[in-house]
Amino acid sequence: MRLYNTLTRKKEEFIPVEQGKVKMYVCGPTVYNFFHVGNARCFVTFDTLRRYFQYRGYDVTYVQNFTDVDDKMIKKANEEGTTFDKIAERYTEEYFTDAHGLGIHDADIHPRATENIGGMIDHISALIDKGFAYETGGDVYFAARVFSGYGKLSNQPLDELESGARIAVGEQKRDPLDFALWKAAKPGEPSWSSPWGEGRPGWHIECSVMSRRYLGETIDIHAGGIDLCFPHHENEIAQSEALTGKPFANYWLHNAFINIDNQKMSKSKGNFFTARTAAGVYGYDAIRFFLLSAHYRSPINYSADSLEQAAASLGRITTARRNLEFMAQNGGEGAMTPAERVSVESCAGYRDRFCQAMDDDINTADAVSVIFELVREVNTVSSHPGATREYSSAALAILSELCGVLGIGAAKPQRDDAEIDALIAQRQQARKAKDFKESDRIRDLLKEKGIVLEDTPQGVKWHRA
RNA sequence: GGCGCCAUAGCCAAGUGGUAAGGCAAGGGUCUGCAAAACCCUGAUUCCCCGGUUCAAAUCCGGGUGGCGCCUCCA
Repeated sequence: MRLYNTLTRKKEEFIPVEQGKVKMYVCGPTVYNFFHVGNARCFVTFDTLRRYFQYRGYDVTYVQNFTDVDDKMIKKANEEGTTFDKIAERYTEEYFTDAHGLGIHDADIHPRATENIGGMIDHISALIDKGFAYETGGDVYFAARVFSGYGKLSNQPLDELESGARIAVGEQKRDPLDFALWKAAKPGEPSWSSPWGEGRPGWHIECSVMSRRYLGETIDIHAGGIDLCFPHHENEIAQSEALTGKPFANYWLHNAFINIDNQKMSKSKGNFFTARTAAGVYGYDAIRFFLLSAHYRSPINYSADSLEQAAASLGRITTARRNLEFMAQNGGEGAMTPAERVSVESCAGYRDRFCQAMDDDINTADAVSVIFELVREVNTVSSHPGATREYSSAALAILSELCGVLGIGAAKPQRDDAEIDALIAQRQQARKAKDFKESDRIRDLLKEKGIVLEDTPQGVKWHRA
């Protein structure tokens, strides 16, 4: 498997630290609001990578944090006249609602920054002892230039980085590139006791500490949005490697942005759509499909048109699965025909091509196209008059397997409904008597209730619109 | 100013040296009582433009044009 590593700026063969195991850390949300579809892209992308690793037999340990204390949290709490921890509690819950809707599996560990303050203090103390950090006026800063690898991830000469750096009012950095590890408490802010007085941790230190605590000093993959590359990830590397002297993460993966009208979507610009809002219009499934329909390192444009296309495309897959489920119940009973056997054998080829696509830096767009080719294959064979249950079951299994890796196209369960069945039976009577006026009346009646009928040689199939 | 990305059919989007995947939309057809679903057919002589390298370029190199991102909280 090859992955594009931001650190080396090329695709590299993935070699885990420990054979058969993958340790990955994904920067999670700051829980001060619903997350937007841009955040969703990161979560869905790396959830898919995780699923694929698992599909290929790796034992994956996946950590994604919640940043539950920082400036934005405090600001939000003040605006709403509540406390930062209440805000965190609320939006952590909302995170899971949206994540589950999007088919994002829970991480093995979801650490919260506030649960790891002690570890951060220890880490910062050690950095001071080693000469990489200094305290001034209750703040502690990391001395960027002291760490020789500073700038290696973002590929920037230090002097160029410095020209963009700035010192906020009240900061006493020795160098503009230095960044805060610990911030002295201001009146009214949440704070913790430390060797440098009351205060709270800087943003970057939490990921360094939580990654090491839950995954070890050198992990396989650290991932996040491309904007985190600098300064967040650069700073994490500095903090971690300055302490341990070992590589912090072997592979750095970054997803590209979602644009609105070809402009970056961001909370600070205000031109964003939350996953919740988008799901209300297009459904979570369509959003996930949309996100996977392009390569994760290409920018994509969010628009009504794109989402509608995604929903329509996805419908082709879900319909195929529904049809196969129906045929697995109502198809011919005998053994597979020779043609069906050939088709099932060819499914292995689709599986291989799917994996080739995914092996090439998680090329989900290509992988999706393989699924569509598989859909055509099984649609063609399973719609033959003599199609068997055995074939449809086998075809459904392979289709579900590949869809499951991407987390897309799960057919909605069809519940038994006596009333619908009765109406369908009534309509069949009318059809038999060639009373098409009556049969169409019943079909329209059901349609109003959101039930769509399809007449097939094997009987009447129905689903909810 | 520094670093980097992108440009493929009406739309979305793979392909990064061997002669243009896939999806959506559109039109035609088969099947059907009619629908629905499905299947078949119809599409880029061509991949932003201009040069170059090569037997061969959407793919590599040089130069343009247009768009975007990071360098500052941000997925």
